[in-house]
Amino acid sequence: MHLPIRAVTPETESAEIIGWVHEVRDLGGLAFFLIRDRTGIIQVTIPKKKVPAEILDVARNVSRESVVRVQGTVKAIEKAPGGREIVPEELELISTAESPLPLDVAEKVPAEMDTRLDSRFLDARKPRVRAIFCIRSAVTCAATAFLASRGCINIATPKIVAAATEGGTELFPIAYFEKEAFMNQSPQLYKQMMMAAGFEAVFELGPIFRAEEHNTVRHLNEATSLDVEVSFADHNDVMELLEDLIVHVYDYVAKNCADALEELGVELAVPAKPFPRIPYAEAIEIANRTVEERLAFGDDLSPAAERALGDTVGQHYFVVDWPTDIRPYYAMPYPDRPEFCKAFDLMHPRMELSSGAQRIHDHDLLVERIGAKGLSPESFEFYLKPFRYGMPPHSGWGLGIERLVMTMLDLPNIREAVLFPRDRHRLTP
RNA sequence: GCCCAGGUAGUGUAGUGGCCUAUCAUGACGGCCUGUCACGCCGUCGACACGGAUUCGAAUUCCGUCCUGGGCGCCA
Repeated sequence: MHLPIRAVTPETESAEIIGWVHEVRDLGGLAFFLIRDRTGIIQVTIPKKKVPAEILDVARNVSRESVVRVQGTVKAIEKAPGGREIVPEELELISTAESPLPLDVAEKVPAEMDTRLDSRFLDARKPRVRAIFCIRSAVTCAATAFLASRGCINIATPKIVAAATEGGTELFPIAYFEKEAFMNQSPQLYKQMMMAAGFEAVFELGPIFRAEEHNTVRHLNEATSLDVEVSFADHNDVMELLEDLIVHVYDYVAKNCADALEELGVELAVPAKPFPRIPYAEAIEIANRTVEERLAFGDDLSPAAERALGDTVGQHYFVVDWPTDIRPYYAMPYPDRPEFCKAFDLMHPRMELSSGAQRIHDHDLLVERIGAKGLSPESFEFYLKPFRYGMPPHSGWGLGIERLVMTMLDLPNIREAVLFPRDRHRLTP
């Protein structure tokens, strides 16, 4: 049985390892192979005059990034990486890598994002890249475990839908037998329907699809959303749940991903609760102090405004009390000032991470709001029906996982946080 | 979609009309080397996105096409 490379210590007597050939250095009578698996790198030293001819034969023909199995004696060598090396008794070439490689896994020479994504499987062999996805895994595991611990039921809703969820955003049309269908832009309507189902608290981690032709470092056409909906909760309750979740996830990653964080050179600061709540009107004012292109009341926050606010606040914060007109039809207006609604955005200093709201649970008000947005209530009948049979008050939010990982690790491009990004121009691999 | 910047060996780059059958690094191949750790040294190999135009002469200027990056817009 082979050992993970990390498990081979200077005290190990003999070991079998399997991994990729990271680098070869041939000094003539002595050759060094660096072998890498997901746990680390170990040096295999071949004193050419002392090892069997079969090993030399194999060693001569091994290319970088081939998969090899090495069985040998472990020697404590202070100069070797990890303080130990293996002198092989057996060397087996398991799978050959063609040469030249499409990119340099050892990162002596950098590669552009486009080149990297074309050969993502190779790119992901880089310890730095793998570290991002180990952390992303920890983020989603910690977040879903946290929500389960708070009594949320993990649901799965359709990604193929008959009609536009909410109007507005562009959808990807697909052929569904003889009907037209769409890829779902959000589980919004379905998670709300589960409030009518009496589930009381639900979450879903899944893909969302948006056909917008954006071309930026913070947008994807297929993204991952963590959606939450809670009955008998108002917007303040779910904001608290959201900030608890963010703090928990940061704390979990800080405690459980030390190696990956070190690999990325990230010193993770766990944000402090409570996050500031900044009313929309105040946010506009703060942004207008520094942003050249003045925002008017009723404008959405521009990227420049988000950065200006982020610089001012310097940590995670909520923008609350949005004008009802620029939020979706299902956001609950304040009864005493209906031009504002109980909607919020969770912001990282760099960008928006999440948006949410208390939802309208009154059927007639909802129909009115759908109409006011220029949409036809008839096409939302499957969604409106539950509101006629006992819909509890409820609130929720959707959190972009890629943006969470991107901001947590200070990644320059959201594509770094997705294995196989779908953007305006990329559909493969 | 708009604006800006780009496309040169497998990868990352230099190169603003002739000195470029193109620089450097990495890589691959061959040679020397028994402690490298971005090993070193010598040699070899490998590229101007595509089409058109201007010019005695184009990697370099112009036009078109395709592709890429970034900003903006769009994004409940």
